[in-house]
Amino acid sequence: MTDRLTIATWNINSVRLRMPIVEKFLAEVQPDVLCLQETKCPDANFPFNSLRKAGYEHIEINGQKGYHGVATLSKRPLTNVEKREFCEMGDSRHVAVDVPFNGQPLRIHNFYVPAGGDEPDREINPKFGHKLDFMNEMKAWLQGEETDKPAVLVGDLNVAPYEEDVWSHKKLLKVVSHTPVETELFEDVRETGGWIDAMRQFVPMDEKLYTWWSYRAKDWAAANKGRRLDHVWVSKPLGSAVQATSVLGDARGWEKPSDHAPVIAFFEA
DNA sequence: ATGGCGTATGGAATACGA
Repeated sequence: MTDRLTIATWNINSVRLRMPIVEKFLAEVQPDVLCLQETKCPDANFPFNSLRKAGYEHIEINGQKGYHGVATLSKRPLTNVEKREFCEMGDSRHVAVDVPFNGQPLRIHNFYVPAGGDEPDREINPKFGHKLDFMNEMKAWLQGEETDKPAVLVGDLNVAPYEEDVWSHKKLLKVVSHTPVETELFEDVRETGGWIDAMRQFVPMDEKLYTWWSYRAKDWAAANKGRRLDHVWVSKPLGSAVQATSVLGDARGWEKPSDHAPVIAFFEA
C-alpha cells in the first residue's frame, strides 16, 4: 500500500490577521499537515473553529501573548505531543507531534529559531547570543532524539546557510542570518542530528532559493532580495520518501501577506 | 535603499522582526 503525505511550513506573522490567506492556502494546497510559526496568539484566542471547519481537526499549539508561537494543524490524528522550552526564556518556539505515515509514527518538529537582533556580536547584542545558545541547545537535544526513525524538522530557522540562499552572499556576510558563525553552527546542528536538507535535494546549490522577502522593498518581486530562512529537514530513514519540495512564492503576493512564503514537502512510501 | 514596512500591545508610542 502506497501512502502519500504532504507537509507544509509557513511563518505566518500573526495567525489571526492572516486567517483569510491561511484558509486560501489550505483550500488550494490541501496539505495533510501545516506547521505555522509566529502565530503571535495566546492559546485562548487561537482560531480553532475556523481551522477545524477547513478540515484540520487535529491541532496542537504552543503560543504566548504578543510574540513567537507555533502551531501544527493536521488532517490526521496527532499523538505524542511535546512542547520544549529552550534557553529557559519562557518562549513558545517548538512543538513536536507524531503523525501516522505508512503504518508507523512520523515525528514532526516545528521550530521557530530566534531572529538574533541586528548586531552579530553576542558581547553587545544579547539576542544574537540567545540565537547561538538556542541552536547549540537544539544540537544537544536532537542528539538524544532517536535519529534512526522517520522524522521531519521544519520551521523558520532564521538562518540562510548557503551562498545561493541569499540575494548577495558578499553583502550579507555581516548581516544576521548569514554570518559564518551562524551558518557553520546551523550546518553542525543539521549534520550532527543526521538531517538531510530536503529543499536542496531538488534545487542545485548554484541556484537561488528564497522563502522570505522583506516588507520594506517597494516591489518585493522586482527587487527579489530574498533569503532562505525556512527549512525542511528529514531524517535519513525518511530520505528516500521525499518526492519533491516547493516554495509557494505566489503567497508572498497575496492580499495582506506574511513576509515568508510557505514551503511544501511531498512524501510517498 | 537590509530598511524604505508590518504587527502586537493598548488606546500613543514602543518593541520586535530579519
